[in-house]
Amino acid sequence: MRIGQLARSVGVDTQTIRFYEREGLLPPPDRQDNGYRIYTERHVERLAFIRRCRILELSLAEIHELQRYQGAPHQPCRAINTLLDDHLAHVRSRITDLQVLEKQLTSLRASCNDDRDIGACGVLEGLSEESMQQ
Amino acid sequence: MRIGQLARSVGVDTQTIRFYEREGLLPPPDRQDNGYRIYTERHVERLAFIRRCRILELSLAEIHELQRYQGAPHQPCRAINTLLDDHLAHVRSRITDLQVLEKQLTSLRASCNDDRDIGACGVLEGLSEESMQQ
DNA sequence: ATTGACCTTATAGTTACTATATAGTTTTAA
DNA sequence: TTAAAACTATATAGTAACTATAAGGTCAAT
Repeated sequence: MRIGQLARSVGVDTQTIRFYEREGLLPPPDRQDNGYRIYTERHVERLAFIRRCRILELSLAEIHELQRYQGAPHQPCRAINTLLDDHLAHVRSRITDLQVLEKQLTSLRASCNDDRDIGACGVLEGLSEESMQQ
Repeated sequence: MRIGQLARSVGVDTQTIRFYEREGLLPPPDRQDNGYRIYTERHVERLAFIRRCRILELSLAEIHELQRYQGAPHQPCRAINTLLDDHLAHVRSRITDLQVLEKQLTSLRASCNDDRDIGACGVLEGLSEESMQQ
């Protein structure tokens, strides 16, 4: 199949597919005489794997690492679990950070109503106060 | 004061200060004869304002917008509140997304223990399954 | 013959810095 | 006094993961 069909069947842009190829995440496919890329079922699976990892917000570097592990199926899989644990820790820490942020923003927002002048805006005052350091 | 002292007093890098100047967030200061930038108290406040906004993860574009509002203190402040509401909505939506992610990752992680071969790794299998689409 | 849909490469833009290179200036210590 | 350390300046490239744009070649159908 050509790049457009691969793109549609996995749900990514053709540009992204070429980008993954350049980055070494997707093996370079054969070409037709006219230079068009020809993909196989194996490419579909490989790209779908990348897609699933990206949905989980794994980085391309992490995906690369996972692909290296896939090439050595008789090694112990601890490294894979560790990679996932690290990513999970990162996601959890980000959630915590954003929850703190949400509280700060909510409290800042509560310090103003819509019908003041900018010169008296509680939000702007809050942002201008030294107390709002961290 | 010179750039290094401004940087230390607000807690940003000197490079970042020059970057903000190029981006139009910080007004270009006067220069000494040798070309060194000379900052005043007003610059300290302006930079501290930017810093506080950045801690709340407002974008530079949003900070720019806030600065424009500051220049017109007799306009109604509704636009400022709207800007904050939009940002808050964005933060909340990101939290929700990450919480979904966290659940998916936790469940994927639970499908493996540390002492298998990569060929039997539950995590890798989970990532390779079509069911893990979205 | 030309329109439209597809494919190709190369290059630049996005965000908010951060790092590097190269060089001039000021301050401090020997 | 001189030499090193610390500071300043500019310019340019790198980061992450695409996304957009430009300029052009290919193919099927009208």
